[in-house]
Amino acid sequence: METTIANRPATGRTASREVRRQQLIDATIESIAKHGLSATTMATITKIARLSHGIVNFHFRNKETLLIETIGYLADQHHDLWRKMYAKTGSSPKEKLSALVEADFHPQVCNRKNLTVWFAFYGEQKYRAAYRERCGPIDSDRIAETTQLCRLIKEEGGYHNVDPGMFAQSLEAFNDGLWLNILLYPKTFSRQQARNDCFAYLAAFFPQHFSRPAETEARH
Amino acid sequence: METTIANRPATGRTASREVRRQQLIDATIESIAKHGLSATTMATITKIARLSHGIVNFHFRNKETLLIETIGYLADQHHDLWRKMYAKTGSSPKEKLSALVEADFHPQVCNRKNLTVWFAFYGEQKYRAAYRERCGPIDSDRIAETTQLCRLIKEEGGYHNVDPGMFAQSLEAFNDGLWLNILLYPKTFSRQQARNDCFAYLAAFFPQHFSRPAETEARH
Amino acid sequence: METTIANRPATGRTASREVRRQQLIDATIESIAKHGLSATTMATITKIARLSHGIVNFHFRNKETLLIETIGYLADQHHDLWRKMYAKTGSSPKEKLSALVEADFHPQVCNRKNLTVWFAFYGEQKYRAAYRERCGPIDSDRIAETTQLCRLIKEEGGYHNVDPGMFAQSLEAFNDGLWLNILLYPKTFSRQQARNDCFAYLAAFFPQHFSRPAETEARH
Amino acid sequence: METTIANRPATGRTASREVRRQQLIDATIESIAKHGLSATTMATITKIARLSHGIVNFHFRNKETLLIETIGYLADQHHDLWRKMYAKTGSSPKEKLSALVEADFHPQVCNRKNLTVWFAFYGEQKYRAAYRERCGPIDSDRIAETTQLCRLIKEEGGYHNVDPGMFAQSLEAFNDGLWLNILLYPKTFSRQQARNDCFAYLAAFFPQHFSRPAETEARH
DNA sequence: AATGAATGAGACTTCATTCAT
DNA sequence: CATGAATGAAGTCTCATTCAT
Repeated sequence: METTIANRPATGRTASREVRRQQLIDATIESIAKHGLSATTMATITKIARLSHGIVNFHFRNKETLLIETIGYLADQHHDLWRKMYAKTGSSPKEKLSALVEADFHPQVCNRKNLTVWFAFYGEQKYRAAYRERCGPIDSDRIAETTQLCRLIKEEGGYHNVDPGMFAQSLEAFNDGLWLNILLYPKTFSRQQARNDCFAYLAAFFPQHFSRPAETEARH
Repeated sequence: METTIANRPATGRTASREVRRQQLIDATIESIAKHGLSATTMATITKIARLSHGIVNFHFRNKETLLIETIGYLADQHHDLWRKMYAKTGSSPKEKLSALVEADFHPQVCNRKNLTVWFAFYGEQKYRAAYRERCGPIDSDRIAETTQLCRLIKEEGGYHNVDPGMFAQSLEAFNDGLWLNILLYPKTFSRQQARNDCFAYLAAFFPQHFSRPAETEARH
Repeated sequence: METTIANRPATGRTASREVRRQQLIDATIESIAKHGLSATTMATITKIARLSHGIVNFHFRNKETLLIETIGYLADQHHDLWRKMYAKTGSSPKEKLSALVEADFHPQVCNRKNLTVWFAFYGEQKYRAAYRERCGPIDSDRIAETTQLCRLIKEEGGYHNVDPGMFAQSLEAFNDGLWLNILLYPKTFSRQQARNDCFAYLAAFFPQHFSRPAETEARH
Repeated sequence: METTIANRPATGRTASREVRRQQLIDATIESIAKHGLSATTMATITKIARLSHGIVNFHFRNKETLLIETIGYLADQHHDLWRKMYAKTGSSPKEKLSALVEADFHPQVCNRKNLTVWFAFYGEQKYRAAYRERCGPIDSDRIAETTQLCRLIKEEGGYHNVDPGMFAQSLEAFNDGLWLNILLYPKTFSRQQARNDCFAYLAAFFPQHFSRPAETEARH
């Protein structure tokens, strides 16, 4: 019988390093989602994790390190998701690009809790640099992939008026903006609607490959 | 001879209420841009304003009020700008919509200092609600205007596949996303490039009205 | 009528800078004497000073600065005392050297409270460097003075076997050792006895100038 | 074949009680010398000893006990040294007193590491009492011995102006002061110079028995 | 109106000690 | 015997707010 880390008790006195670290990262996400970044203290985090606050200094160097590991975890999670969905799909550039977009608006990534954390870090001067350092390569990897797909689609469709690199970046920006508006105006922007906006964007530039999605619900 | 507020000394003991308030709001913007929101204290603000510590509580109820007035000021400034540029332009929907986009990327609004402040507030749970309350109507006003312009353009061009309301909102989201990327990756995203992305977006949906802007400079 | 700082109220809400600083330094000495350096906290200090602990950060940068200013104050106080007593005495080298020794064992300097503080700083690695920086020049000044006096006395008495510089330094060391023993074994070492030991030391080296002091009390 | 404690491995899991205790005491001395008393924590000690965090409470009741055992160990070491050197020398009082002084400035006792520890304890209120209790008898024993030697020397030389008990104590104080100055001003006070100062002191009071040592090096 | 000394709640961090393994 | 995860008290420092002047 195999004993995995996950089988270990999560709350015992001597849980493994990884279990505790993840427990604290999860609690940090929870706390930022609930109270916001500035109101997230060692106390709110450790209360959610049901641990004493001294433990953070044991598993992470200090609060700042914990926070950076937290945003890094989200970036990794996002990366893992699109890589996984990417692998599951067909091999045509169109299908792959679709998978990328679907991943961006998958509930595992694009949910209120996660978005709150993303924009909390984007908003804080001192975490933006840390974000770039920790997550910049992940972002670059995804944009490079998107660029390559756009290049192939452009060739297939003979689209003249699209620069693949520029287009990939603007697609990224569009995603970010949609995320922000889901966060800011949840009543107006649904995840589903945002996804559709993205495909409409693709349809406008690559009309032979993508078609404008049907309206599923009216906007308010 | 008339004595306007602007003529009054900015730092004298008899500066009027409004001058002092604006002085503090300016200093708050400056401080958030320089130190970030979480590191912006009454001390950093009053030091920049070259005023004493205790004065804020005289002109504003408390720190939170000052911060909300600050984000409100930025929203007003943005609103004033596009209204002004809007008035200066021709009367065709195309020209008016162009003016709106130009305003969004005008240096007076879209500069590093302001963007830092915008996203600082977007990132903070407790300020998002205040933002919606204070700036929601301003945003709605602009979107309603955009919607109306899109409707006219749609009729003029006979574009079938565009829902004006939905399009206006996605244009807003695109703008937000471009702003964020200018802030996060200034080396990759320039204001000029972002503006061009916006017009390319319009050209993709309204090809008879807008043409894809010429590339002024290659992206890195 | 003259209003001096001392006339200001020591406990009013807005006492002058100097009054508050001295109040905190006095409380620090009191606390170290009572609890020891390692048990001296912001709380013990501010409780003695009957002030809130936030005030330390206002008048001193932090705790360390307050502690260094405290040992500096003691060094200054010692220096002022011997300079004053030095001025009051006759002009012969013998009288001046006597005044220096008397100052070292004057109750204003050589009392339990002060000695506790001196040796607390001597004992702490990290304060020894600060001590040397802040008080080294004061010590050097005194030793230079002593050296000069010994030189004159040596010439007057024709003492061959004394090197003035070396002698001055060993006299300093003797003083320090006597201070330490007053602190460690107060029942055996009295201030008076220590002073007499010093004069006996001088009498042994400069027999024509100094005579062995009469025993005033038997040792235990 | 005999297995002595010294032959046992110093770090193996089966190291005897005494070896572990000494290992921890040595590490404590090392840590105080390196970091100072206040910065010496269980962590710094166990890291130097290359042992785990929890082991101290197994071999000593708590941190305070370990510290007191440490200063006691130094006092014992000093005592052992002068007893050993005392035994090796001739039987005349002069030779014996000389041996005592030589022991005080022997590198095994009078080195930077040990002095740092001595004065760390002298400086701390709460350890002074423990010191008196643990080391007072050792100090008294040495002073009693010194007193007896001075008495014999006084009789031999017919010195009238010396009280043996008082002289022994002042000699102790002189030693302490020299130690402190070696610690505080190592560039000015060398161990060799301090030793010479001591013999000069003896020569001044007991001129027939001791002669002023030749200057080996000029002071700075 | 304005200043800046003063307060005190609350945040982060350190660290001796405990204890399951 | 030994390890190292975990606790929680206690310390330092920050900072919004108050208030005498």
